[in-house]
Amino acid sequence: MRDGSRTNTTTIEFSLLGLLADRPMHAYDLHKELSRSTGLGLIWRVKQARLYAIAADLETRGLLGSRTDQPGNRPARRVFHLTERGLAAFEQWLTTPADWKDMRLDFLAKLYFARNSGAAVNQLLTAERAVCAARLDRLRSQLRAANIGGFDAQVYGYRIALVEAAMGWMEGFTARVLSESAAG
Amino acid sequence: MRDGSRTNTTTIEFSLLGLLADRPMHAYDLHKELSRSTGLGLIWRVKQARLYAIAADLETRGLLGSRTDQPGNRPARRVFHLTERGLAAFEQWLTTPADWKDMRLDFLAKLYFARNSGAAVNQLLTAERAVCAARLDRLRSQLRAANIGGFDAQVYGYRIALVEAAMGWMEGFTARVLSESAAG
DNA sequence: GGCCGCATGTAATCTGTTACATGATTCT
DNA sequence: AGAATCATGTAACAGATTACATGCGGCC
Repeated sequence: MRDGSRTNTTTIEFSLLGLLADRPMHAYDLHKELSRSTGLGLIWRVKQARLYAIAADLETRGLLGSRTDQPGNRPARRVFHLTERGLAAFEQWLTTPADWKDMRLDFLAKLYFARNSGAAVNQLLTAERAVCAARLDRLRSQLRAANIGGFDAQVYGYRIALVEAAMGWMEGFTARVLSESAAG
Repeated sequence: MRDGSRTNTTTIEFSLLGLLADRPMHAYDLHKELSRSTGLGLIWRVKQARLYAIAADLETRGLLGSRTDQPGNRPARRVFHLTERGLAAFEQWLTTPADWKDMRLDFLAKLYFARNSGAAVNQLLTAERAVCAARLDRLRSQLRAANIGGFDAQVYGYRIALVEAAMGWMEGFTARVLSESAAG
């Protein structure tokens, strides 16, 4: 996980940083935010217990800090906020394209946080299209090396079809972003 | 896992059954089979220790049996074979379409085992296309309900693009299978 | 009074990976 | 003699889920 092999976890970690970059929140609210059936909640679901564990871990790693506050006579809560190191880590993550296998989660999460800046979205799309183009090249050469009509060729064909679809989607998105920024 | 929620594992289990339906094998050979960079080895990788554990589990569940044999003076080995219940379970799995989220692994594995029978491949493709069509319907109605141009709409657009690509691939495949069976 | 929502976590469990232990044979 | 391959597993750990424990305040 530390080496990024398990991106599922790191996507969640960075998304927590991203949410806290907006405003400090306690774990309960973070969980509610991620459980809505819209926005980030649309692309995955984090279990409450897990979220507490991740937030604690991020704090020991110095990416988050926390303060306990006691609003009125309601239960005490631990409000997390982003540290400078946390912000730096988040921004680094945000501008790095995702592996193909992590597009669905990691790339869409990045897009979520970039969505209010046309320039950032455009930069992300460009970088991610390059990742996909590279994968497409590799898959196509593997397809050429495979037995025509055999199982392997079908597998490569399937993968190529999916990557091409993602590319097409990104191209459409890019065109829309560009026309918007030209109009705006 | 027992309820099928973790299809990653069950795909591997059923693939072991499928390999053993062909001929009895010992765990070491099964692992080699799955580690080649072609066929099933193309779609995933099982760790050796894990494979031993899964085979043992399948045996306690009565889907596999085993005999120890001692060829010449080489190390003893435990040769697994499919039981009747194992065969029934495998055939049941083979003819059931995979969830969309499991297509890459589960559906391609089924296709691998069906690949020598045009009829079986055709049946699988038909069933899986229905699964994808249903998902497409749901995604399209979710897209209509989403805020046009917003993040949610982009997520749905991405998913729709991928499912459409898989559908297109399956349609091409189906056409090929049909023309082959007409010619052969 | 009882249930739901707020709010935090721990403990037990499950799944899977990495590393290791063992020992024979065959290849160099 | 030493390395690689055959062949089996166990043990320790890491990652994640489920279940549980706790307790307050407000609503019906």
